[in-house]
Amino acid sequence: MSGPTIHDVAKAAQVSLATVDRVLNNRGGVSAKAEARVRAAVAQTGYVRNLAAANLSRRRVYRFCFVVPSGDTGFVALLHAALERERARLVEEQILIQIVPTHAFDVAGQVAALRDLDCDALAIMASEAPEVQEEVDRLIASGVKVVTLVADLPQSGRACYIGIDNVAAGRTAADFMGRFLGEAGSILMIAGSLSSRDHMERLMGFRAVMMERFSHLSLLSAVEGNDDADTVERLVMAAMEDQPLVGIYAIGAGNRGLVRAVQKAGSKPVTIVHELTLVSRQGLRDGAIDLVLDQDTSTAVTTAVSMMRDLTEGREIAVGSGRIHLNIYSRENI
Amino acid sequence: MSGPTIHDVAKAAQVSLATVDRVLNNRGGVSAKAEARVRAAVAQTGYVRNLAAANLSRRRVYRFCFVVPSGDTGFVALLHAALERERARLVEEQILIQIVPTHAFDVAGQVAALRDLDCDALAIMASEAPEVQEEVDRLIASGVKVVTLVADLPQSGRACYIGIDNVAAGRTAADFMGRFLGEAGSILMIAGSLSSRDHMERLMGFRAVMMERFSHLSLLSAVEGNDDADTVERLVMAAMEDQPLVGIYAIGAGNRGLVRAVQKAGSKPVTIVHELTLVSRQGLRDGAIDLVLDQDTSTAVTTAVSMMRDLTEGREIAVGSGRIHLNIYSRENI
DNA sequence: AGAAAAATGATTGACGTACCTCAATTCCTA
DNA sequence: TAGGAATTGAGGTACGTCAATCATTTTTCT
Repeated sequence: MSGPTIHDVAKAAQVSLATVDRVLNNRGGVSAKAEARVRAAVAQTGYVRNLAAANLSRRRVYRFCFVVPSGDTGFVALLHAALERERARLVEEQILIQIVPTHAFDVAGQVAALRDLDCDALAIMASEAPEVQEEVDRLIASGVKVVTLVADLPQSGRACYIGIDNVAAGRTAADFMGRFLGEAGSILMIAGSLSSRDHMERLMGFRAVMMERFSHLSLLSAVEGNDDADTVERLVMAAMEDQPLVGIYAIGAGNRGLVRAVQKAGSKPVTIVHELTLVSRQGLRDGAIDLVLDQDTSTAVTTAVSMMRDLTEGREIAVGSGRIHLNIYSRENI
Repeated sequence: MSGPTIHDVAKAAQVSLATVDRVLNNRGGVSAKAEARVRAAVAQTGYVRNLAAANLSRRRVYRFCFVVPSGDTGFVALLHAALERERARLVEEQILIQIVPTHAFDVAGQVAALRDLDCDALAIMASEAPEVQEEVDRLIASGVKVVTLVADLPQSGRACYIGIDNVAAGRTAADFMGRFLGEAGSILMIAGSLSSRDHMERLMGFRAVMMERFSHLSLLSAVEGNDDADTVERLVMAAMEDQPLVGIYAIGAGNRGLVRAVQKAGSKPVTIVHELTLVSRQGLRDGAIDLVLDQDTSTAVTTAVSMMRDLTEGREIAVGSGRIHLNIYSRENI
């Protein structure tokens, strides 16, 4: 009923269990000839290690840690919800998930959170500050496997980045913006912060496609909304006073303010925002928002967990396998 | 290091291991009092069963079967590739995946494939024929858990459908089509088969939104391409001879023919197709195709497996949890 | 040939759970 | 209060693998 076991392999290779074990767990002290026979027997019998039994035997418990910004609204709230769901699901598979909330721009706090961490692997969403990257590299040096989540730390030695391709996201936004807009006009770009890599990358991609293919549209210089609804609202209102807007690309958070501003506007600009939250979902329904580009938090979390497992298990991970699909929502497919 | 075990629970409840076992696996013969103490101890210690150990002990092997159409091009090829990948990955978790290829419209063959099936759970993509549904119900009655994949069998007792919302897909296609098109004109809709539910649902959704919101565009009556490239090419050419086309919505397979036809056309219609394959990917790059609506085969397969596991494990599955996200690809986010 | 080194076999005890048997204890009812 | 039934305890074996130890055999080198 069940598949072949090491006993079957030993029998097929005509060696003892001990030798099979030595080969399979490369403990050394096996002649080339014997090793070859074992490997042949493995291939012949189709033996595959029973992971459950192996983990049980070596009493392995995966201890994974997520260091992510806290917050009870918007994207981070969704992320936390997804984390909690995964945590509950994974307990009975002997995967313990520890969630360490930090504050979004508090570098010192993030470093402190990393300082005394005890786990096999870490998924981190934090500032791209040298101090943080240093601390990450220290963890890596001490044997912790690290992946970055949503926000990359490219200067660090992280094994992989899990999140969307932000340049492609920006390019996609521009593509749709351009196609939706027939006539010429001005487009406003609002980033959360101009010093955050992901926002800059989105901006870059957006600008590039706009210039390549939709040169009849003019881009206003990008403004900084600080992921804050009131600031965003103020900025949008101000821009609309200066000139009519045909499009708005909102790169960061604070969409509540954006929706308010758009609803007060005379003519509705084509509005593209990031992250499907309660607010942006409602915006799509109302028609205040035309398109939402989203990275699904559940997918991000499960991908992270599976990556962390592969890494601690010593498996190779394919390049680019951390890429998360960019979800595109219009009013018809929420 | 590891979590609490049944031993800890027994100690906490001040009962024997046997009693804990009786409660946990409800074997009966336990007094209400004792049971309450055990349950309290479980809650108090935070005990969670070690699934790996449990499965090892009861030498459980999940045997999952996929009955899906064969084919070495397009969507089904991708599906098979995804299946193979999953199969390889899941062996060491004691999940055996059997893949039973059938022919797309061969109802008798599909029924035969279902006839002598020996597995714990089944994922099926087949014709919505009464004979098939009957056979499915027979399997369900005999204890096999069944989910439908990509194509639903709503009349059967399947536990859940795994795939996209086809009506929403059609509506989304129309939404983008309408937004991309400024001026009036004719739109051609090509289905694979007008008697296949998923295609009809897409058509329905497309039509509905077109009529609701883009009444300046006129819909030609839908034609049947039989998922065949040559047929599709011929149909598109013929339609373009009758009148200029501003848009094409291709619902089924055979996109190779569509691309050929579009490339020969004088003015390029806005073209939206389904499923990201080699052909449609290249079409996006070339500009022959404007948008691809896709259901990711990997996601479908992994979702199916996780559903099947939950079902055989006797876990509740949330309604609508089989819904797969509709991926939208433009040239910028392939 | 003899000693050292290398390779191999045999065996054992975990890991946490399931499932079974047999004996001992408690409970209820006539 | 005896008798039977229900409940509980104690203990064992198994699952497949890992990680040891120790004894034995084979090979290698001088």
